Amino acid sequence: MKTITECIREALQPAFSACGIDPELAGVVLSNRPDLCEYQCNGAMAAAKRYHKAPLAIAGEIVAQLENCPLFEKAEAAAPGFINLTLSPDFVSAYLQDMQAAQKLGMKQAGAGKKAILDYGGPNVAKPLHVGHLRAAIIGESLKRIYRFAGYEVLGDVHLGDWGLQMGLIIEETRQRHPELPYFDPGFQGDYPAEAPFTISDLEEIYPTASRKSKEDEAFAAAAHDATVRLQQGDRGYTALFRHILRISVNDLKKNYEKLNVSFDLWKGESDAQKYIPDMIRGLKEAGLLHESQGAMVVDVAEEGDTKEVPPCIIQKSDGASLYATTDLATLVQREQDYHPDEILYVVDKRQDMHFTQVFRTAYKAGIIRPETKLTFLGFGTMNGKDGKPFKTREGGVMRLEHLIADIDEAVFARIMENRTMEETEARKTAEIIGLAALKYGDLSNQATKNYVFDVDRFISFEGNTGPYILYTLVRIKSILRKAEENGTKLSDRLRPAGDASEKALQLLLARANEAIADACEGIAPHRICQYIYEVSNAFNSFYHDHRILAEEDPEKQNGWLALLGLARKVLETGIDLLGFDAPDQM
RNA sequence: GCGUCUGUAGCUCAGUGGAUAGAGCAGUGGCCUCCGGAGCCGCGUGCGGAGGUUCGAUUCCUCUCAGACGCACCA
Repeated sequence: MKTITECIREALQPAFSACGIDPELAGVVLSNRPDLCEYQCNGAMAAAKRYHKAPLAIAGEIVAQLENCPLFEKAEAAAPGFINLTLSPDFVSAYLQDMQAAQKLGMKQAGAGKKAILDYGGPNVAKPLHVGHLRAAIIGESLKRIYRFAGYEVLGDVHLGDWGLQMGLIIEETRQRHPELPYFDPGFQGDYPAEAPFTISDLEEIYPTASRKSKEDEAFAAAAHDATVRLQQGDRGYTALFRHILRISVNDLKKNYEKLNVSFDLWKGESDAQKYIPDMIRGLKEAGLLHESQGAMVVDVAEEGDTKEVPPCIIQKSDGASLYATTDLATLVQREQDYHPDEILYVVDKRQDMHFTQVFRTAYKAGIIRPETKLTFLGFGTMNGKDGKPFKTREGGVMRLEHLIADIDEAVFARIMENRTMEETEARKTAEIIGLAALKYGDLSNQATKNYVFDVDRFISFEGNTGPYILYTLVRIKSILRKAEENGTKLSDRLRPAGDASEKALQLLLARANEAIADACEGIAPHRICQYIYEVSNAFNSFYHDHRILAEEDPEKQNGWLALLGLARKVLETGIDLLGFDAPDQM
């Protein structure tokens, strides 16, 4: 369905035409003077220049045309040429009625028929998730939901770091500890054990140990390198061991992502892209794009008009090995071949901007990606501590994600216990739900591209622009609706025209729901949803304060209010779902 | 050195070629016979700096200052 802004604009256009003004100028925006009006049109000022006429006179003529328009309760011209619009309560409530009946709050299906791949994982196998993975997961999960809401078919890909030297390190370290295992017996012909020779906690110890050793011990480093090569050449035993590492890591990762309410449709990794590399390189050669430079094979991607130097994209190192860009390009080959996506969106740390510039340019130049396929890089900023520097543990190390989450849950739990009497086990469960909301909202309410300051105390506060405040509001709405039902009131979905200021303010805000979500989708900006639902929460709390809903004796009024609450609940629930968290029943 | 991004209230963040630049926190003053007071209603201060384009610039352009980040064989 049309957005409310579109409805208003379409009502204005005939008035513009009637005055001999280009109807294209009838754009409408939310008023920035709520004391004067609800929506405003600045078209008369733009028209003044083109038609050599005083802007206020034009505005006056247009306003005169609007006299009998049912959309407006009031339309007036204001100096120097604003057209100030106040909507009629009947129009607003009718719009909301349509919205309530519509699918997805009447949201435009801009992505209908389109397929998008979202790449927002990037964890390494055999290594625990840490806060560096947090933003990709949170932002990516939200975008996935937003895209789906806009009608896209979306595939979320975790894109594991499961190839290269790290695997060689683990394999070599395992070999030195347990040389007797069949994986290391070149003559072994039988089936390898189904059980892995290590657990996830073993792996988490083996990898850093091996990594440290390789830096101190040249012989070990060389052996790890050999192991990597053997694995890449398809050695049977090493491949079997690799499968164990992968399986164990993926199981652990799934568990941890689940705690974050984050999921992926594809569990592909760098290893899956390897088989596409030879053909891809051949293609680059045949296209005449690949050439030797300082011993490496590269593709030039500098373009005219670059303000900075864009170094060539390295496809093969001097020693013939492939690297980051190679794998990412091969992954694109695979994605194009398997899915034919219309869009691929990477949610990755913004420091990798240059890398993706190189990869994207190479992909288009080489025809790996169709020209009409949109490749987008959403580079997100760093999560910093209160000191403004990248977030660390108190000891200065990298914080594991599960520890961060546990800390937040504990803090929320303490707050629940000090405020309310809730049974302890119940409070623990609730604290997990609220904690996740606090974490995600705290992150998502910032512009993704900017660095932000992580402050537990602020994020878990129940006051202000926080996740818990949104949840509190939603829980409050649910509680009233529940009580109404308990009182035997049949919940109505008949909205009524607003009878006063706070009711109208809430209605106007709810009428913008589909538009706000569409904005977030177009701008790849979940923080716009945060801002919107925060405004809805504030508007509801004001409305709540002004109206005694359950005590209202006029059933027509009460029904209208309950219907309004129902819609507010729907909008808030949709909002938090798009952000990737849930609300508890009580808090 | 070159480049990219960022700079908005004491702090954390929104926002816009247009009217009086918004929130929250912190500070402070009110509001509970009433559906959840974890709420509501008040009170103060600000677009890093200098030019330019424009009827109008915090927004666009140039320069400048400050900070973060990036500048081929790591991922």
